[in-house]
Amino acid sequence: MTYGDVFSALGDSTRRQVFEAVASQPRAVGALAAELPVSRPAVSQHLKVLSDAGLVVCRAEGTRRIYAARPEGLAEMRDWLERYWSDVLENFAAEVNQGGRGS
Amino acid sequence: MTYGDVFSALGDSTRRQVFEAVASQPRAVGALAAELPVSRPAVSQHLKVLSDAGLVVCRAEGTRRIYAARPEGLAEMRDWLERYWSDVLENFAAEVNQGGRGS
DNA sequence: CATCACCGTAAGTCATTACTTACCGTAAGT
DNA sequence: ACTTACGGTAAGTAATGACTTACGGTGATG
Repeated sequence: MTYGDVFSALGDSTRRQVFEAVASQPRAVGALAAELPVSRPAVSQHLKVLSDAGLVVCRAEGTRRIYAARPEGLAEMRDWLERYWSDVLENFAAEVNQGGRGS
Repeated sequence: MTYGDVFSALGDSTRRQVFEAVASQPRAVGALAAELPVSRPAVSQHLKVLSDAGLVVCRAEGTRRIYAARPEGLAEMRDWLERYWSDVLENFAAEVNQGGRGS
């Protein structure tokens, strides 16, 4: 539920693919597994992590479970981003004036 | 340099702490290690990952290396966020109307 | 009631990786 | 030149976690 959980959840590549698929269009677990290079249980486990992080919700439709992305999850990340964005901008401007370089 | 690298880099808790410290104020490696619960080499390794992801840059000052956060890194994440934000919003609104629930 | 489709969970395995200590190079100070 | 401060890299270890197969449970269909 914290932004740490959100970052941790989206840190994994496969899990981010699961979220992206669900975000662009709500889908059932089986449909997700068919589009991804991992097994269906793996997708289920990823969805659990995403759910614990508050990034997705699910709705039962017969035996199928339709997962959808949850705005509040992304909002946590957006808040974090705004928290540091201005600081980074001004500090970076100051660094450039002192000869900062990549790596 | 891709958004995948950015998410992967910020997915680790300790590494995110390193970035947050550097983002709020540029610092030397030793100073970072003093504030964090890990050794100095660990901080160096985290900084390398952050650097490869385009999230930080460094500047030499004597034998010390001052690291600063790089706006373009965060920008990649912000772009990704904007990419999915609207989709998630409208899909979620539709889900709520069909009885979507958490987990 | 039997069968089928769909999915979550358990258990176990294997790869990733975060961390440590040890070492080496470089720049400044005496 | 010697010493000290600072930090990157190598090597090894331990723990995290992503994935698989196997199983059980629930809802729809005949």
